[in-house]
Amino acid sequence: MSEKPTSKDILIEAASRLFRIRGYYGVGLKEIIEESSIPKGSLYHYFPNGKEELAIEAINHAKDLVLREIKHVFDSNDDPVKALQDHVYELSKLFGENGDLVGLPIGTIAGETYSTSEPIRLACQDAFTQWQSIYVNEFLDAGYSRERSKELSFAINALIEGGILLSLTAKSAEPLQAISKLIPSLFMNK
Amino acid sequence: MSEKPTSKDILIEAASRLFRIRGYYGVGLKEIIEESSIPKGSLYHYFPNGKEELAIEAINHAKDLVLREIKHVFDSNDDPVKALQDHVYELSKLFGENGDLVGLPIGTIAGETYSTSEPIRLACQDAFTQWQSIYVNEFLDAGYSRERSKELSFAINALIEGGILLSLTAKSAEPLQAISKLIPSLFMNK
DNA sequence: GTCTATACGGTGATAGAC
DNA sequence: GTCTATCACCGTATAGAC
Repeated sequence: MSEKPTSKDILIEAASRLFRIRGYYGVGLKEIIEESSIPKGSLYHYFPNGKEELAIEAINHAKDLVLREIKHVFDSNDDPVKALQDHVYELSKLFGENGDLVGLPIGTIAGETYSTSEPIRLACQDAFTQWQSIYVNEFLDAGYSRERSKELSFAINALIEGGILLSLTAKSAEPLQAISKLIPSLFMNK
Repeated sequence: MSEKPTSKDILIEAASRLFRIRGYYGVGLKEIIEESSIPKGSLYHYFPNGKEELAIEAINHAKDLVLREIKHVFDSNDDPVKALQDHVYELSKLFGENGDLVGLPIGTIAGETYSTSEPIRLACQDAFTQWQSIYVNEFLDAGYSRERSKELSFAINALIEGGILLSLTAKSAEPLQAISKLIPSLFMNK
């Protein structure tokens, strides 16, 4: 660990950041190699299947980042509802006003490619599923029924993806803040 | 009304449909003119600012469609909560399995362009705002406080945009159905 | 006002030198 | 293994014929 990052890692991180901000079709390979100062030939050495393969690794990279973040959120608070509420409030500060540089982790790519690239669609689906499985386990532990926990995991994921999109579009923290305030209502019935 | 559609209308409808499915950067002008059987020169006659201008009109077109749909939903049911629940359940049937041809009305374009085209970002923001203003008025009428109504309008919009994205990505009605079931919980506290 | 032909830069991808 | 040179194609946009 903590070795100096390989060319492959640098490419994945640059691609992940750019895809989040402008989506799959909105970013060219040229920009990715310029940003990472790695020649185009090397990209095809590491990713023989080109842009699609790079995108899948970039999606998995973003998935893992968010996964760690979600786990951390629940670890640092005994009450899962309060933990989620605080998490979304923190997101509102990240995505309001100057949130341009962050972007939707996966949503935009998913919306562009669900009908054109089955491998990318599956990578996005896998990310959503893994995030939600953390939610489900937390809600089960907190005493909600299995059915209710699963429904809640869909709703939380949709609220966060949708809320980030609204905040980015409005360049405002307000949408995510409103969502943060409403989260406890969702959990009224076990 | 009900005249035969002009070339401009045909272009807007084709663009709107394609942009919903693959986003702004995922669709080329070539495909739009092929689909609508209208020559490229005519496109620039009707939309001197090219793709960006066409996209803005396509967004407004999609916005109006959804706006009418939302109004209809509330008109056909006295209970706004039940109306929303039924609406999302109907959406689940539309976007599961064979929902490929429908696509996110505005979310994908918003996610791709919020940082690259200010005119398009504003058009998307306007769409979200207009949809939510319908929600706010309905919730006010139903007795919720102004603050709560506004929060709820953000949450409902995020749940629907996020839920459609999840259903498209999973090629399944399940995410939107789960969200439909949970909607009443959101409205427990006035 | 409608449509054809074309310009020209950028796209993802590849071959092969070092 | 790393990088350069180049490909064929597609992107948006435009000029100008009818």
